[in-house]
Amino acid sequence: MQISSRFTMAIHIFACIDTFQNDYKITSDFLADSVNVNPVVIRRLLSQLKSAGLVNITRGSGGAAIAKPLDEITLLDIYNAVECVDNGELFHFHENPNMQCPVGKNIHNALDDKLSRIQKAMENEMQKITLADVIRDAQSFIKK
Amino acid sequence: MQISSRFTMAIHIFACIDTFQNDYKITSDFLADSVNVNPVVIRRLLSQLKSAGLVNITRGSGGAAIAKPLDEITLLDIYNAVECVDNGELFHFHENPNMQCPVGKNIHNALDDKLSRIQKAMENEMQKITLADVIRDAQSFIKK
DNA sequence: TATAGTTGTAACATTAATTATTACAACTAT
DNA sequence: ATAGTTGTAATAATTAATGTTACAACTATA
Repeated sequence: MQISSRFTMAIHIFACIDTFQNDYKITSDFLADSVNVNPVVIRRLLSQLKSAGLVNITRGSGGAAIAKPLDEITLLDIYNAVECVDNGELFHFHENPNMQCPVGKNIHNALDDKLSRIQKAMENEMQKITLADVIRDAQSFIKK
Repeated sequence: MQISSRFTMAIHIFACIDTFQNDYKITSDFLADSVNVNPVVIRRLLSQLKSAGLVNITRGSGGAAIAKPLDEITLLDIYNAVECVDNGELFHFHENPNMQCPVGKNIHNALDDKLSRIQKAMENEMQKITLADVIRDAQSFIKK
């Protein structure tokens, strides 16, 4: 199974806020129209991003704003904020291996450190990419 | 969402075959008992591993065997064989961004290379770990 | 060559996760 | 006050993953 589309939607939201903040009021309806999903989906994402300190939202008046400079928000920050994987674990372990079997009993121990290395490699690469990189490239595609 | 448990189940299967091949006939029922899933799930996994050239199976008589030396099978080989992610893409993109919106129209272009870098980092780490590593550690836990 | 045991696979059932939707109270600026 | 908006609960719909049953095809061996 793939990593939830919430991750790419969240990045999309940031790109929209940055692009349109001077010309439009950034409401959940406005963002929903660009991402093409229900506004409630956007509000839930924004609420997670707000908890992580990545955006500011003022209730009532309408208007989401990015809380930090673009080059201080990494893709890992966003990934963590929107909780794409259960419990922070990228790999789903089969639940009840047979504890009577020596392999079943020890497979978890034998694998955990290796799966964790793999996950770390991925997260490490995510940390190297910031919103500044993404939005710079998006703008250059938009100009074309 | 997490990466399918098929991945860890497949590794479990290899560890079982290697551990018990001299003392037991390795049938799907035998493996199902250790992993604690339905034998058909095991057969489906074995069939994918066979297509990838990682195991040999003889129909009728019962008996799965590992097709290559353990240090020539990487976790990436197994991951690819059991098709944990749709279409080889780790990240799920939201389907229909609004093409009327400049951001919606270009977000895919702006993100693709970055997502692909992240995925590559993960796959690269998977490639560094072989079944020999896993099974060595499993055996050492079993001895304790 | 019959038999017992096994694999391969289709068809279907079940469960779980994700995403979408409706509804409405709480809030804010004007 | 009012119009517009966010926050969130409740629920529905959809999709994906996993589990199960059933049986034909196959193989080794008696």
